[in-house]
Amino acid sequence: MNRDDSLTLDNQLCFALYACSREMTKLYRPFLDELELTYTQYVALLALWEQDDVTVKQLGSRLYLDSGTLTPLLKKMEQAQLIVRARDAADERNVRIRLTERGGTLKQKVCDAQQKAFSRANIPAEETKELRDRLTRLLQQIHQTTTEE
Amino acid sequence: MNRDDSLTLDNQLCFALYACSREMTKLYRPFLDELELTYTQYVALLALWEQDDVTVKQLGSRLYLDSGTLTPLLKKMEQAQLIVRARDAADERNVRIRLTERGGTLKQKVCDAQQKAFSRANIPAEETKELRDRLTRLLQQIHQTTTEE
DNA sequence: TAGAATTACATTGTATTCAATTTAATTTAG
DNA sequence: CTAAATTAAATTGAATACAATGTAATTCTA
Repeated sequence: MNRDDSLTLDNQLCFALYACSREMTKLYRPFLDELELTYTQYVALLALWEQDDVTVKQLGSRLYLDSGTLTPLLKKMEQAQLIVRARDAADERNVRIRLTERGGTLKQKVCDAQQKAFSRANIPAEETKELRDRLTRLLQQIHQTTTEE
Repeated sequence: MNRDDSLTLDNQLCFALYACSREMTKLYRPFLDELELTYTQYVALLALWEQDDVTVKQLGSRLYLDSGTLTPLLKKMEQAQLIVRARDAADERNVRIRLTERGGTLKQKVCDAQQKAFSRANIPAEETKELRDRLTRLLQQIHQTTTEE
């Protein structure tokens, strides 16, 4: 197999990731629509349920997103009364994000939505664990590369 | 582990996919920038190098993208003289996409770019094959689910 | 065969993503 | 202590994605 023959769509890990990620989002969409959540709002909530009262910077670090994406997202989530945004009195540069009661109590419904999405596609939870861990390692490997000077 | 405890970011296959796909795109970006290609243009070219002279519909089916994404993308690729768009005389509903000479000859440079991206992140080509195939199977499984009525 | 249904593409509107720049606050150095 | 450097968010502009709708061409069907 020469260099040219290997340059096919099905040979590209990046394309498998790109297409699979988008299809996964489409799988979630109808269940998230019922909760009036976008996919990005969903992952932001996942992060906040794990650690509440974080700065935009910290949230971005967890989600691999920057303020250009997060600022408008978080403003919409505040309008939807999922979170509250407030400048940190101790360091006015920081904006702290806190879940509202509504944002907190949505967790159980989102958990149900996630299970429905997976069962709809017949994705066995166990079978995905290794795949998930492998992707997480690859993610960190790439991220380390792209954030080196 | 109850239902709530499993609802963490690191437990979500969807998040691993979402974050990993975006980081992979960032890894490619500097190399594609040199060729004045966006990531989506890159995957469109990969598809066209495999099969040239296809309709927008066929290309969308291959890339899992619809005309809402492809029409503006292909117009820009036409402006950049990578492709030509033309209505099919036999069925005026179809728009056929053909590579230009410039679009065709870019293949070798893109091949080099792809290798540079992978070597920069120390991703061994062999090690990724299984991961890629696994993702492709998952992609098809989800796609089949979401395209059922 | 004429109207209905379907198909392919284009358009519109909403929501990201991200690089690059700007602004304001804080920290560091001289 | 004060100017320079750094940091955190916000803003801006370009390029996607995708659902929903519109339009024109083709096919189906009564």
